[in-house]
Amino acid sequence: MTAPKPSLELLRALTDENVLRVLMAHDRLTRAEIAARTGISKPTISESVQRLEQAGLVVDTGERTTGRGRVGSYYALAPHLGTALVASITPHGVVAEAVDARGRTHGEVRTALHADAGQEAAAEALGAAAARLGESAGPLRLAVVSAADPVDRATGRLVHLPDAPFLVGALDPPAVLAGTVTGPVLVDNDVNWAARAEYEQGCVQGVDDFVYLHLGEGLGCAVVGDGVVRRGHGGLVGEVAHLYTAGPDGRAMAFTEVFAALDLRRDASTAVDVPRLLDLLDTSDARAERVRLALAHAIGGVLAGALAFADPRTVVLGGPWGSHPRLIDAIEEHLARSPRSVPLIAAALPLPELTGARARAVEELGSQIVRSAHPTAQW
Amino acid sequence: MTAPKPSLELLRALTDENVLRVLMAHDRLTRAEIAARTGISKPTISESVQRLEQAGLVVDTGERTTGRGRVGSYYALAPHLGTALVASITPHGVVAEAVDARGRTHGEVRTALHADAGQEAAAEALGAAAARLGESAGPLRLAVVSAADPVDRATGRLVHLPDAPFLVGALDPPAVLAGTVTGPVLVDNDVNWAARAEYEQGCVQGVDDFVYLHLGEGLGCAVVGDGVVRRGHGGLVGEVAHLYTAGPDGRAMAFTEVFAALDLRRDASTAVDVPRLLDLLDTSDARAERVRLALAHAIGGVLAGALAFADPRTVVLGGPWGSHPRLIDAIEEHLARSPRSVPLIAAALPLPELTGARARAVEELGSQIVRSAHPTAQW
DNA sequence: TCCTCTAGTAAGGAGTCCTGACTAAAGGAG
DNA sequence: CTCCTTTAGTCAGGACTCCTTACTAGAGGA
Repeated sequence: MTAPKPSLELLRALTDENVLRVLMAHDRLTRAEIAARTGISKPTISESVQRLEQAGLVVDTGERTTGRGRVGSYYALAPHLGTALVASITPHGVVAEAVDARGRTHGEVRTALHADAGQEAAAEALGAAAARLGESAGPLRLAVVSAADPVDRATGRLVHLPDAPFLVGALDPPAVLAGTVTGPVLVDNDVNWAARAEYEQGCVQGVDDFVYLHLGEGLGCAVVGDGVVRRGHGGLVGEVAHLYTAGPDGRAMAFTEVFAALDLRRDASTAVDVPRLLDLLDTSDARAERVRLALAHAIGGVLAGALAFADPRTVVLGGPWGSHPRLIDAIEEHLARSPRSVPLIAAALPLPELTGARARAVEELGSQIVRSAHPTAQW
Repeated sequence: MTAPKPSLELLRALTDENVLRVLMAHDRLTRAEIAARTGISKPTISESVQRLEQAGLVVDTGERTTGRGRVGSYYALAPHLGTALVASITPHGVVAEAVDARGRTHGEVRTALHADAGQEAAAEALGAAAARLGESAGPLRLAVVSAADPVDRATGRLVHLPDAPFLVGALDPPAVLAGTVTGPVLVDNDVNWAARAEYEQGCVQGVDDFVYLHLGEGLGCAVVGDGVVRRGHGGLVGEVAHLYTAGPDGRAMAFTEVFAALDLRRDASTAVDVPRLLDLLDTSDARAERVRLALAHAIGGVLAGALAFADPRTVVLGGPWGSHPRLIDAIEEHLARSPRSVPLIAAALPLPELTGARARAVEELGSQIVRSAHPTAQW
């Protein structure tokens, strides 16, 4: 609807963006190579490279081509363009790393937390990791944070919903990182980042509409629609704890209560007792079989909700017990008897939430660099 | 990620797009006015207008300015640019009209169908309406069709889901219109178009995330996420018939079966008996009260699903019985006792599906015209 | 020693947009 | 009736961007 205003500045900005983007993908290129890859003429590329070198966004690496013909100079993104902080916060600890616009990791800090360490410990670990990475890897221009709890879309703060386990605790990542990160702090929950990872380099590449159901201590879900993780108004898409489903006795109850009814909750908590559950999944007696059936029925209800509101091409099952083969078998059997069905896949990527968050960080850092070359151009 | 290649052709295309867009919004303007509104200089606009007049996209209307100063010529979009067919197909009949790129309606054809007239009758009515409008309103460059049944996203054909009433019947609008409409035929179900209408000119303007629940003979729903109607992989987002919810006895059952359990289905059909239901909503005895409670509980379950998978800012209730005040009251009471809640609004627009489809048609026609000015430019 | 091949530069041209001055013509003031 | 004001549109010139073509510089191979 809104066509940008034509201007010569726009053209220049577009040329520069082409150059920067191709350098983000290829770490060192001669001007001739840039011209070939972008399809833009050599003289134009030469001007753009000169302009960007002047602006400090691109540098002559000093390396030269070898082989026949005139020696060429390799150019690359300037090294001091800054990095992005990528952090994952789970009940077990904080993992943080810095990535640059090329997607290279520049350091990693792991801080273990013992269970129920409290939010102060998590905040401190995050802040300390950021400080260390900021020193070693250069200025942190933005941060992308994954948290094992629902995240408020507007503020980036963690939210405690009723009857949901609050794994990481009250935490305000933008506030914690305000001092060490100069730019925006993007926070989302781990399941959403994991879904992004599976979409970009996992088991559902090319599938623009899918649902990722995470089954662990908490119950979470991510909805990818038209190739983008959907967050809804408050960022609470995927909070399936209160979805109505079928309980073990056939009565309608909230999904989270199924685990209470099956005696699969940790003491004095609303968190799922994962070791116990895994144990049951591996057992073959009649009681274990009943539990499997009850779980399949309950999860079938959740999937009916997913079908109704997200119409996925595929459902990805992840989390500590979500990808258990016997569980998937049981759910598939249940779905086969349902009026509508959907293919199931087990998630496969290791540390998917970090992978997804990293991809977002690289993307955002790239956009920031492109924008910084032409602050006034908008299109 | 993909920056367009800079070129002078791109600039020219952008100028032309600015001119065309402003003429779509303002039906007649002098070149000076176009320059003022777009912010582009007068000489550049003059060139563009000349180019577009040459191409036949813009015409000198012959009208001249009055008042002080030199007389100016008013230009407008060429009248023969074609129109778009907008059609709504319901069990009661077919309503069709033609709209031009300015959003003006150029004719309307209403064809009543008696209930269960069959798909041949509907197809014939649609085809006949298109033929008539094509003759009277000029060539139909595209069509936007609303149907009161689920629509397959890939093919545009209507889909019959198990246990859902098939109101309009097997119908393949793209095939029916292939002869009379030269361009694409966009088909979607009426609830999705209604949601778009409420978003653009109804009760949820500016709300980027909401859910529209349509309660009539069929049970449907639309999900708007980040300002766009979400359709999912197959176009079946919003098909809530098989969502698990609570039945009158508290047992988990599919939403559609609640109406069977409450004896609120039409004979030999899975369609809701709307007159009977409205009657009960207006009655005050104990039995009616029990039905209201049961409906509120069941719909509460559907809304729990919406909260889990769409996280709407607001829920819009529409359809013949969806916006009944006593029903809304009952649902609100139920939600107040639930762990999570959401504001409810009654839908208000008349013929919302036609309004939404019309908006899409105008948008698409505009894009087609813009593209036709520069077929090779891509950005 | 000469030829070939390649990165980068120069020159010139076409095209786009802009500014500022100019022209044409209508309405109002005196 | 004449002159002034006001406005739409054009003209001329300039700045700038991209492109094509031709050229230069310099390394490796014959």
